[in-house]
Amino acid sequence: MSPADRYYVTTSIAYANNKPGLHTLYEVIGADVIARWHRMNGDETKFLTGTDEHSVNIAQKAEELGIATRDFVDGNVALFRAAEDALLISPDRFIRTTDPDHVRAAQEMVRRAYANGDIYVGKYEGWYCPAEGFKTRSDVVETPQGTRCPNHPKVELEWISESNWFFRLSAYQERLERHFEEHPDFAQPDYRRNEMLGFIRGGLEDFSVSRAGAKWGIPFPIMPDGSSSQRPDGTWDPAAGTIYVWYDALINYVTGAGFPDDPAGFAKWWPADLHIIGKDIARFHTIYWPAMLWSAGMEAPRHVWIHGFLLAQGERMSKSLGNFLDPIDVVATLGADGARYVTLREVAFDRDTDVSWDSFVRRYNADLANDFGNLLNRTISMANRYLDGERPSVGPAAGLAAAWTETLAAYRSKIEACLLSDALCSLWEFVGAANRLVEAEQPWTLAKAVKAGDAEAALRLNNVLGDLVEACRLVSVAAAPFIPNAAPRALGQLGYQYPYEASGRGGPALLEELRWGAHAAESGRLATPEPLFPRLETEAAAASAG
RNA sequence: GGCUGGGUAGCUCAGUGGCAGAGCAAGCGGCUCAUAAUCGCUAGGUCGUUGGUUCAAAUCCAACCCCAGCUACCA
Repeated sequence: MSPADRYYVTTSIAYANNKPGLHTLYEVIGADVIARWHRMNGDETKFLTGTDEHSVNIAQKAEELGIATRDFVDGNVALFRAAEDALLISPDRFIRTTDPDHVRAAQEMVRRAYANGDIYVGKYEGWYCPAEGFKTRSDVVETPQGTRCPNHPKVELEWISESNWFFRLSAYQERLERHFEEHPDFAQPDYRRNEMLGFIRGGLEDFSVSRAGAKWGIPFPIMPDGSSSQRPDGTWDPAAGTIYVWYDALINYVTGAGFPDDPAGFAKWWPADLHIIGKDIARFHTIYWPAMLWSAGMEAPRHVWIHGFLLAQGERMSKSLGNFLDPIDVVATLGADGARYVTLREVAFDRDTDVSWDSFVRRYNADLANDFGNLLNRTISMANRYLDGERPSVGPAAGLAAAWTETLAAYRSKIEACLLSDALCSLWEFVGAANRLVEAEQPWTLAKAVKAGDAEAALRLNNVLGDLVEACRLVSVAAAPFIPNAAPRALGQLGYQYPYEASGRGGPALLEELRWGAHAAESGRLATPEPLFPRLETEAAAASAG
């Protein structure tokens, strides 16, 4: 990829019915790392995340609380934004499905599908639980009393039949199958791709794109006779109903690219390079969404990455189960950098992973406090003590330079393959190599020899410490997408200017900066070492977790 | 039920025919620059079960047990 490339990465938009858990923001942290990686590489980058705010359930919950729906979602969005700020998330736009340009985008996408003959009025039928709403086939259970909703077994379900608009997904079966075959990396990881391909091959049914009864939603722009549902005064005829979820939520990705208000921007930013989503919505993103885009004359996104879930003792974390981690608590204990690092290091990006406070604290202590934090600290201390604070020059390689070349290649390829945990694992192997170099060379022994007048030892001491400083610089810059606050502080302690803006923009091309000895010619002075990642006492961390 | 993955050390996982591995956690030792850190060593596994193929099986085959995912309209 050339430095002039543009890169557009998105997350799914979160349902704004509550405050966010770490399991919800997990993919946002991952996407943020990828966005920062591209910004630092010099790609013109757009990172989109946001909230999904329409639905009968949200309107109902606001009503229960006795507040206006808009106020209810505004309050929840503020909680999302606060949690994302705490985690140093750096979206280029935080999109809300209630944003006016998004409303226009969704309506225009519906019009395009209609113009293309892909939506038609049909009959939506399904079970309806008066206590909860529409239930899917797999949501209901057969009991001796009849079909019931498992949450409300005493309530009799109603078989609802309402007239709704449908999207002709069935018309896209062949094209979807071909797309999956011709672009094996469209949906990843592979096992998810195979699941989706299997689903396509099993035959595709049309899906409904409107709801007749719902009021809290984007007005459906077309009347059943094909005329516009917009009235002369600009308001929308409620008889047309509202746009149902997928023609609302998924559209955010094109809205974020500039559709429909900014055709030039849209031409530049679409198709998206990467949608990062959870496995629960894989089908909608890899099957419905490409078909919807094709219907509108647009391209499918280039890649969809499907991640797994965070588990607590084998069970999916969720707000309803109450077994989730509050990102604010995690940041309070581990710091923003620690929370980001630990979450993405502990959780494999391609599958479900069990997490706990204990595993988070162990990982923080092992990797950040002991391995990397202490490497920085001991390196800076020794250079201060033995070289009087003068930053040693990068000398003839003591073996770390070759190791770095391998590390960087592995790190880079894993980040670009969305294997973020594996990427950190590779980088930290290099941290281990640097710590082993300290033991092998014993700078304190060299320093004694220097005091005794050994000139050869002086050179060697300088070279060893020079390599260690360089190793610390490289790891700090390479890890910056994961630890955006700590990286500049580490560089500062090493006596270097951090050349990037807070968002990761504005500096030299990252791969140039990550060349061994890129700043060998510059002199500088080391600062007083100060632990970047203070070690946590396990008991104290457990106590603060409540 | 069908299809697809998986079950390997206390924990998380790598290993797809050739002497059972890594990281973390545990124990012991070294070192002293450092955040009780770091480096080294040790211990710990009938590789889900049973049978088969093979000179040789964690790996291939069969059966079985267990777990997870997908099997269409939730945001």
